[in-house]
Amino acid sequence: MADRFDCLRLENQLCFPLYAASREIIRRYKPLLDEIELTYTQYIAMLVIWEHRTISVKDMGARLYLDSGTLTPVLKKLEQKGLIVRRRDSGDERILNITVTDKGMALRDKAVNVPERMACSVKLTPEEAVSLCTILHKLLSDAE
Amino acid sequence: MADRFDCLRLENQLCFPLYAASREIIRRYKPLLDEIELTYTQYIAMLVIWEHRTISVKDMGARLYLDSGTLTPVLKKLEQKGLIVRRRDSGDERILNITVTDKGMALRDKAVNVPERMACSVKLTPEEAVSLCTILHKLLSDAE
DNA sequence: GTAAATTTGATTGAGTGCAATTTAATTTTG
DNA sequence: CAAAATTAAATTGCACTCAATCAAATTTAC
Repeated sequence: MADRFDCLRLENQLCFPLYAASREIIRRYKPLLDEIELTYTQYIAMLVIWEHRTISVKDMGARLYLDSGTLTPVLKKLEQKGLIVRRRDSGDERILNITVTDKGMALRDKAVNVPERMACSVKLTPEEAVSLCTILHKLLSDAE
Repeated sequence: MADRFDCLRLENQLCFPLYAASREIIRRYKPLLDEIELTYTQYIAMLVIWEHRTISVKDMGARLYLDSGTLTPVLKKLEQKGLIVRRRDSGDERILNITVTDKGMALRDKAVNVPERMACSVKLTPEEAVSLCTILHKLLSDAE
């Protein structure tokens, strides 16, 4: 019954549900993020910036697993919106520091309800959520 | 200790490891897919086409959770490579049927080692892989 | 101290994703 | 049957994502 191409069936791939679920979750964020006028990428960038207040582009890239080709236009957009400022480090001009503005901090108050509203949308038991998170971090940990 | 912004910390998001892991897996496919000159999206499209031999764009979209805006350019590229043909359905001209060519079927022989080589790259126990797959499908199932 | 190597971002180009609009074909309705 | 509604793809426009390349600043190694 099993033929040698079974491994190429879509349902036998681990990668595919991962990829599809990732896009599905981003889709569910969209209506919530529209309210605060952020794209998903801008949102996770702001999460890191809110945490650190000031952080270099390089360190942001390391936390988000994104390279400068992706981050540069996102950060320029966030600067345009007045949520952050981009300034070269005075000690080492190669480094670009990102700092959140007052307006950026004010947005955090509006963003704070996004995670709880998302939690309602994801119908996993707490055990499943923990298990999922653990396995994904294991996948990521032996990345790079 | 807990402040009301803890929910906005990157490490407390479920969405982020999902999104990062998805991109990480696609990155690991790249060197393998480069050998058969397919991008990741082209690869999962071919998985569906190999399974069905002939399938409409609409049905492909349903299986892959992708819309025509994404699929149309991917399928045109696959046609350019000679792996598939795109032909309107004779019964209902609104429908575009995708059919794999001999060259497309020949590529399957080269693709068959991709899944096993990927499995080696993903360091999960069988139990973890099953658990991950189950949870992801649950996430996807109450999508739409 | 200066040439070479490294580090940090920016830029460019190809390939997605997806919402919104358009076009063409078919089905439904009065 | 003809107008209206629906359906299937294609197109368009915006926003990533990433590889590859480039440019500027800094470190290092002689």
